[in-house]
Amino acid sequence: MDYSIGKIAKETGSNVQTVRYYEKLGLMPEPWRNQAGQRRYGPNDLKRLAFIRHARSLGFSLPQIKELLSLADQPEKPCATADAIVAENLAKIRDRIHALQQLEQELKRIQACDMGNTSGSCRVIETLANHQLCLHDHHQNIESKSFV
Amino acid sequence: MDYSIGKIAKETGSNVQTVRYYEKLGLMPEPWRNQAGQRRYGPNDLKRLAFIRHARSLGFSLPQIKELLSLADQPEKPCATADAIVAENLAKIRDRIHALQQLEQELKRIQACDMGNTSGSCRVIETLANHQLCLHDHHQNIESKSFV
DNA sequence: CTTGTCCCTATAGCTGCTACAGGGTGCAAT
DNA sequence: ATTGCACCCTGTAGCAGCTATAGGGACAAG
Repeated sequence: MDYSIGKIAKETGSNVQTVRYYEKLGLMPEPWRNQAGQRRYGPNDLKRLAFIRHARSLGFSLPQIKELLSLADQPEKPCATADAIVAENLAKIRDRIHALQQLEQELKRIQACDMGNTSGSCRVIETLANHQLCLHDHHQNIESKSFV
Repeated sequence: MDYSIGKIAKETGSNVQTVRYYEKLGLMPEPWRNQAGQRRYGPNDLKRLAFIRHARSLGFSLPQIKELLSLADQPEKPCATADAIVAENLAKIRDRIHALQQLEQELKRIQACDMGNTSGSCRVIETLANHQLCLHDHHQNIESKSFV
């Protein structure tokens, strides 16, 4: 009726180190240990881990997930925060899609410029070098964080 | 007729540490120094940095940019590699757009489920918890690397 | 002569893991 | 009994691509 760390990891498609990492960050509780000091988990821990992985796959950050979990732990609290977190991520995803679509256009254009077969005559590098030719202002997005 | 590190950084919208970082990685050359040991750059360095930043803004990785730069440095070489790098990034961007569009649907669905005003009755958290309800298989994308 | 702005090196931090070193544990087969 | 193998433990370092900080030097304007 209990799980080893390898078991819940496998069940949820995580890996063992990741589960320990979540524990260190306080996303997963410290589980009880068997007499040999090995972690043992119950069904709730499995659910919690599945929640985390699912939220991660939807692009939520670990701090956001921590907040969602603490809301879930206290069902009497208002959930405006959860709404806000979802909305924030949705907005971020939409921005990201938009930026990527612009990049797609830009790369297509660069690809279309290719004419020569040595890099001296190759338009790709030249086009990449020439910033003036840009159709879009994709420059503020360089340092944007990973979001799927 | 020469630039300080702060100057080329400003001109290209980079910051000073980033330029030094590129130098350490071999993307930027080691420039000459004035008598006080400060870096001095010429117009070619400025162009090179602009190229790097532009390519970064288009989502190219630093190793890819290094390759593109070495092609640009040797104009007699065939440019198939440059084509391949562009194509690779274009494919990556298209994948990414597709994945993000699926996530957008998923989050919209979650948002639409919101009914209650305490987190106990809030569908958002529940929907997030319930993986069975997923419309898409967005699970292999969790650990995908940042690409704008 | 102080204040401010730039520059220098070296190092640590960010996110979200992943991998490795160096060891212990548990169970089945020989 | 012992050998082998898969699993578990802690702690630390690495990935990308920066960014920030500490602790100092250089130089010009007021």
